[in-house]
This record gives sequence, C-alpha cells and structure tokens, in this order.
Amino acid sequence: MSKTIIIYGVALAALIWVLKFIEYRFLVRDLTLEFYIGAVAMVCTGLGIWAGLRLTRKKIVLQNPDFQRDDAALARLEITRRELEVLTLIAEGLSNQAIADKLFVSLNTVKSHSSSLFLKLNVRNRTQAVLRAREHRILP
Amino acid sequence: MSKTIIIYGVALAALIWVLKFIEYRFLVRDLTLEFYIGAVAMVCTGLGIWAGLRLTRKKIVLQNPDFQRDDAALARLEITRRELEVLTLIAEGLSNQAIADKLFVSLNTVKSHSSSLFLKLNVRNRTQAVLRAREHRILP
DNA sequence: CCTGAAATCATACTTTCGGGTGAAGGAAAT
DNA sequence: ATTTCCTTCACCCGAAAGTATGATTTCAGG
Repeated sequence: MSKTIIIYGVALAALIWVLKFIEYRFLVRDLTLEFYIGAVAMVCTGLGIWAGLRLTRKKIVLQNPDFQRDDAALARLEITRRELEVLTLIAEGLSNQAIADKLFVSLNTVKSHSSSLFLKLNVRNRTQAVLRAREHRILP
Repeated sequence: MSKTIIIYGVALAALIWVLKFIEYRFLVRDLTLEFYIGAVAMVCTGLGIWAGLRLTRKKIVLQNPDFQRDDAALARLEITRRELEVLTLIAEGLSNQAIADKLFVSLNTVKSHSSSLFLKLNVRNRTQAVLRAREHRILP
C-alpha cells in the first residue's frame, strides 16, 4: 500500500533529478517538450507494466497433490453432493451471494445448504466448517 | 444426528424385548421394580458412556510439522505482531468476540485489527484471509 | 524531547451470516 | 402409488462481521 506510493514517489523524483542533471550536464537551457513527454511516457510505461504485473500476479496455488477425499467420511456425515459443492466454494472464501451467483441458485438456497452443512459438521460458522472438513479429509 | 436417535431407539427397544423375554422365559408375572430400575440404569449408563465418548472425542489435529513461517512475507505485508495473533485465532475459527475474550481486549479492537488485516491481505472476509495467509506461508 | 507506529477503544452504520420454519417440485427407491 | 430424500426457495429475525472515522495512550528510536 504505502510501499506502492513510495515507489511511485521515488520514481518521479528520480525522473526529475535525471532531467535536471541532463539540463546542467549538457548546458541545455530548455529541454524540448517532446523530450519531457518522451521521458514521462517511458517512466509511466515502466510503472504501468510493473503495476499491472503486481495487480494481476497469479495466485499462489496451495495444492496438496496427494489429497484423496474420504468418501466414507462424506457418507458418515450424510453430506450431499450439493452441500459438498457449497462447502468447496465456502472453502475458497466466497460469500454466500457469490456462491449463489456461481451455482445459479438463490441466496436462500445457499443459506439452506450451508446451515445444514454446519449442523452436520457440528460447527457454528464457515471458517470452522472449512477446518472440520479438512480434518475429516473432505477438503484438501 | 438421526443416527444417534436411531441407536437410542434401538437400544430401548432391545431393552423392552429382553424384559419381555425374561418374563416369558421364567414365567415371572411381574418383575420387581428394582429389576426394571436396574435394567434402565445399566442401559442408560452404557448409552451415557457411549454418548460421552462421542461428544468429547478428541479433535483430529491437522498439523503440518515442517511449517516454517515466512517472516519476510510478514514484513512485506506490514503485518504487526498483534494482527498476526488475531489472524491466527481467526484461522482457528473463533468469532471476533471469542478472540476479544481470549486476548482480553474489546470487540472493537479485534475488529480494528481484522479490518487492517483484510486491507493488508487484500481480502474481504476472514475465510479469504486464512487462505491468503496460507498462500503467503504466514499460517500453516 | 519529539515523532511515528502500534495498540486500544468508541460510535455509528451497512452488510453478511446463521437459525428457524415451512413449503413445493422432482427423482429414486420400495 | 407412496414414501423418502434432495434441491430449491421464501420470509423473518437476531447476531456477527465488516467499514469508516477519530481519539487516546504507550513506547521505541532518532
């Protein structure tokens, strides 16, 4: 956050410094407008590329390759297919509304599923549900 | 849930069946009150032990023994000590109120910490925060 | 000594979650 | 055919979570 701002500030300061340096070094009284524009364009392009990479940097995937779902646990806990879907999306950090949009169902439906899920997993909220599901080897 | 109820029902039915059997088998007209009480006591004791074991069965601990916190990530994200504490408790599925009680601070304080945590982790809720923290190797 | 970062808490407000209840349609099993 | 289970959805309500803003205090480091 503040680091980003600082880097931008430093970059702009460096640009100004370089321009000043050029002015003095080569005894140029006034650099041409084109030169300024070009310099700003270059710096902004660089910063843009850097910011773009930062903003869209790929997710760090944290996968356990040798995860094997314990279907016996699923059966024992009487968790249905749809509930498992909802549970999976909950584990991805989605809100109920987001889950509803993703599954093309209403918010109420998602609430129903998650509620019965919490009952069956014997937990009180989604964070605990994810923990429990992992313990039961229902989720990776 | 329903399984528990079924087992209780079966146990009671079995008890009644056994008592009837004894009555016929030994041509006893009326079993003594003490006998009934004793039978009920035995069955209920057994069920109680079983239920107690079920209810208090130990947590399945899901620990990654070779977890090493990425302190660089902590510094990079500018996460403070207190925020890390809160984050850890969030990851354990505790509510804000529970965290407040555990840390002997007010609910508002916990909210403050979690809010700035979400900002720094660039997430919108606690579940995503836990995910992100794991990705950054801040949490096991 | 002064500054800045942390930590604490408050107040107020909006959004999201979660519980409870009930109900309708559909598919599969008996 | 009837029952049972799953899925879907609605409505209501209270609790919890999250946002925004600002004040205070403490304390290490320059």
